Amino acid sequence: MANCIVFHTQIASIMEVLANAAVAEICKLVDDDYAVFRLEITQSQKENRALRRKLQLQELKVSRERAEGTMRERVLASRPRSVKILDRYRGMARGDGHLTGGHRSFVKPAGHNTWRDDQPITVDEGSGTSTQHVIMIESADIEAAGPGFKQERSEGEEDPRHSIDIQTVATGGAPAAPEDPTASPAQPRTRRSITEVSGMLNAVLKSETDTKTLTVTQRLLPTGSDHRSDPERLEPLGCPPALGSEYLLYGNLSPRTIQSHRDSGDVLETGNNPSCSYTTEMDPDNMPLGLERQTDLPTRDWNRYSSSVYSEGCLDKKGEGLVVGEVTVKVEGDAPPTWNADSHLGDELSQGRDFLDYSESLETNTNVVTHSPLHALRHHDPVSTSMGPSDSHGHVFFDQVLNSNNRARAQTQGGGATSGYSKEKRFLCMFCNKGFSCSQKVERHQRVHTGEKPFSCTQCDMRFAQAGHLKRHQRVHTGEKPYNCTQCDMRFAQAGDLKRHQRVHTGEKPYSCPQCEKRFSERSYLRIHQQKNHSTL
DNA sequence: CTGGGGAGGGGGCCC
DNA sequence: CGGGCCCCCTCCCCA
Repeated sequence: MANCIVFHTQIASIMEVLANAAVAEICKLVDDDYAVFRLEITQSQKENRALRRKLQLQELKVSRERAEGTMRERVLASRPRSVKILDRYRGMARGDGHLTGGHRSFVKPAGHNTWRDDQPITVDEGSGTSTQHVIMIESADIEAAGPGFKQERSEGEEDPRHSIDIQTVATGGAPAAPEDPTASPAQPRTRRSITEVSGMLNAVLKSETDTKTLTVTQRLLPTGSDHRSDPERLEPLGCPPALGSEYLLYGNLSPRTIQSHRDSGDVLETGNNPSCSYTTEMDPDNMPLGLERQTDLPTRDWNRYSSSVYSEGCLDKKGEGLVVGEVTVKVEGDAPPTWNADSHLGDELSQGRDFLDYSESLETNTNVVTHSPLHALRHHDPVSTSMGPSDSHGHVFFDQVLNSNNRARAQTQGGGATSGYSKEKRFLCMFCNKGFSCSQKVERHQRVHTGEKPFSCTQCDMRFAQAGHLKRHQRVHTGEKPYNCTQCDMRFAQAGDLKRHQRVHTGEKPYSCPQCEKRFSERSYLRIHQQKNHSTL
């Protein structure tokens, strides 16, 4: 009996040893397979990234080519010796919005509410959502630009100076992007700097600032769940959190900007939080856009901007003006400035933006053509994601250019950027510094710069930056005309239409031509009359 | 030239 | 105080 017990004990010991050995073997196999699997995944991810980059760059190239075509058209349409900035959405419903404004946006893939780093980005060029920024600068301005400014047109890509190259830059390694001193390696950041420099911009820049550095730093909040099941229909997020409800701008901004924000706290966002960005540079020798992601992002999702091509430069062939629209601005000269927009994207929609940092930088860099900073900054797709306006990015410079000559906008904006900062209007537009009394207002306003149109019509492809505009637009489909003329049977969908119509009955013609005393019932008539008969704008 | 349709931007008010 | 909404003014386009 005792032997039997001993025997069983020995058997049990042997079994235990064998079991342990088997477990160890299994663990080893699992570890090995896991390692191999991880390696395969990593390789697949790399391949995917490479393919995505290739796709993006091809799309950028296509966009650029089309933009240049648009620029040529604008050259023909440009008016010399005039300064005019247009920001209009035109023609979508009529189907002629195709590239009229050169507005291209990267569209988030359908069915995704958040941008992921590894999501493909497509270029939406045919949506017709065209926000045009046209700058026609007087020849005197060009002359003042100095010898570095050459009049040229947009042939672009054959010219190495106009070629685009996007290359990877290590975190913080962008030459013109001051490294974030507190950026943590454990929180990888990607930088996108798509800059495009134009000769005319060069001129403008020289006239305003010799050296600017732009950085856009966005504090990133922890990834929240994307609670928007249908972002298309939802109102964008409103005001930022109270603590960060003001945009803190700092850096070597234009005098106006500095003054505007001198007492705004000057809190320098150090960008500790992870972010997603790209750094792109132009390398004429490497024209196929080689956008590489600089860091592998963690598993979080990023709400990416649609990298809408936002600025477009076109030089008047006659050298009398530069038309800057939405896509490209080119630079020619010995030492053209280079845009380097360092944007740290990846805000969390569910929590909004804390604040943004800006500084501007222009570095001298020959043979560099970059996209407008607004390019790089407009990453969010207003169409398909209905992002909160807090996702909008842009660049001060462009609006410095825009606002400096935008009389029309100055009228409607009550003095423009310089009128903004006050206790009552302490919410500043990050693009133009215009002040607003409410963060919601400034976010709404910033869609002017970003082109974001979160409100889409369910019955057509129209999209709007304001909810009220969508509501008003939907009367087109419903046929609702709530505004009735009391003196006839006319009905109108808009109150302004009724008001304008009633001048038919009253005979009121409040707009008179100063040259010929002719009177008109609408200001636009007067303007057209002046253009045709008095050669005034 | 006139009138209407429709959209963009912004201010104000109410909850 | 923020969000939503309404309204106004303005502009462009077209018939």
